Amino acid sequence: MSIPIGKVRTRYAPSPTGYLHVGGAWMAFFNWLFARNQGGTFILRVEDTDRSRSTEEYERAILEDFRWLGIDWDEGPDKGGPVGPYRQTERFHLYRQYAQALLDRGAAYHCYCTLEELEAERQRARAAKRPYRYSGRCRNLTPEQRAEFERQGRRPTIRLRVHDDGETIVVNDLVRGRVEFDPEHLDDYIIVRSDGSPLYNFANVVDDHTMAMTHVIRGIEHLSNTPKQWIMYRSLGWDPPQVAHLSNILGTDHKKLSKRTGDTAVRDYKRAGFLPEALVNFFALMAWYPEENREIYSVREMIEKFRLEDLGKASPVFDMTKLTWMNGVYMRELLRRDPDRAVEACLEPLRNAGLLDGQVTAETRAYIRQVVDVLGDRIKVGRDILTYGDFFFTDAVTYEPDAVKKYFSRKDVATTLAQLRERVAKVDRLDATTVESIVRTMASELRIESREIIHPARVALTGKTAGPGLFELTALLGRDRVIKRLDSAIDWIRRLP
RNA sequence: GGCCCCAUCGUCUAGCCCGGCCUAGGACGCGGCCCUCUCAAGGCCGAGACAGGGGUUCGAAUCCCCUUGGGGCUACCA
Repeated sequence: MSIPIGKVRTRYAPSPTGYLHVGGAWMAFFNWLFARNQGGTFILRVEDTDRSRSTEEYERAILEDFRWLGIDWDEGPDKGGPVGPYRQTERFHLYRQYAQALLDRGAAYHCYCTLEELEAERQRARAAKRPYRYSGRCRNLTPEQRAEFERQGRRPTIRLRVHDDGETIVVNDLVRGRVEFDPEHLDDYIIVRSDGSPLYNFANVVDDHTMAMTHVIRGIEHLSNTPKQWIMYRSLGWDPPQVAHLSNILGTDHKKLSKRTGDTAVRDYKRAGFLPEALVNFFALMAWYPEENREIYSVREMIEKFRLEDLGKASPVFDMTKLTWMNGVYMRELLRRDPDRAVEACLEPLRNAGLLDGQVTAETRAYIRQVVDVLGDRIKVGRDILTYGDFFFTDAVTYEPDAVKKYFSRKDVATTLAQLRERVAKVDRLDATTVESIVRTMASELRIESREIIHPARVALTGKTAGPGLFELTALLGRDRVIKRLDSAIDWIRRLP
């Protein structure tokens, strides 16, 4: 086991009970950024002690989502490392060992109180309107008393003896500053269940120490737990890591981020066609602004500029609208530099909409590439290929009610479209310039505005009022499809009451 | 209930630590105009905030206190 002295080590510890949550990814991102900025090590540790809800499937999915985000780890369950294993269920021997150490030095003790007895204590405290603290009944049991409880078949838990010297516990939080806790409000808490399994506050301390973590960036919900953990560090004779507590991301309703106000899994964003670099850039802007008056940063820049002290304390709201804008910025960049990746982001949405199935052939890919070119910067997120260009993938064009009302209601529309159809039928190759000249000359011959042809034609071809330029989309659709769609539209309009 | 954290435009935030440069800056979104075959993008313009109250000070968004409002911990959850 070799861990470089003085090197920063951070970690993220997901529970494999679901897909990677954006809140978790956000938290992991800052741990990762800090480690990378410091030339340190970033570790993934799987907290799978909740055996009923944890699955290997989720663990794999979480690692996959991290990879997709571009957040890599130096040590973890899949690749091992000097302080493994990296799954808590595989570290029980360590928890047992340190629980015993605590017991041996009298810093912890067996507690034989039953759930019912504890509940009764709690009730009494509530009835008397006193803050509840464990009574400490089992603090100083004699061997005889213990033997008696054992005889009764009671299985003990292990409690940590909170120091009763009354000394204030100081947490020097890297983002919040000095926070003081009066141990008066703490009580001896359970670190090992009666079935022998470790509780979070215990396993966490053992893991963070044995894994040699130097800095722990975690959610604000852990700040109140910190003094308890500090006591344990002291009891074990260990130095605690540096900590930084970040407020949690909120939904637009200012409540904890939930499905109600938007997608919560990183995977959902991937499926919708968001770009990992945009997501990560967006993450950074919640609680951290590298510098004034700028919001677009490459990962490289973020790593360079990251400073723990610059992290904000308030709870940010996850603003989907801004994320979408930011994704658009990256998408536009991709359209110029690496259109194939833009195409990639459109694949999932197309599949989910049932407009694409099976293996994507090179030919299909090339076609999608053309669609993406035509749609251009209208695609802010992969799924926009559907909102603006579904008609490129299906002949079943449905006319939007508003579009019908606006452009199909005029008397002579069918005639105009029929005219256009005839003129289109006369050429054998349709390209954008050809269509444009057809439309323009037709307009001047009929002494009407080009838009009087363009708008109805767009609806006929796409079903929509908004979308790419008519000439470009017509060219991509090709003569045959255009004629067919013009025919059906004319037919459709003539059947109107 | 007890303890802890937080509080600048609707949202992300700069400024706050080290009071005056702040008639509080930027971005998203919103409104208007321009460009234009529609939409998107782009350009220009605009509306929009220091939670409230007390102090301290010549002077407070910045320091202190209280209140209010959010959030968290208080489990044999993580």
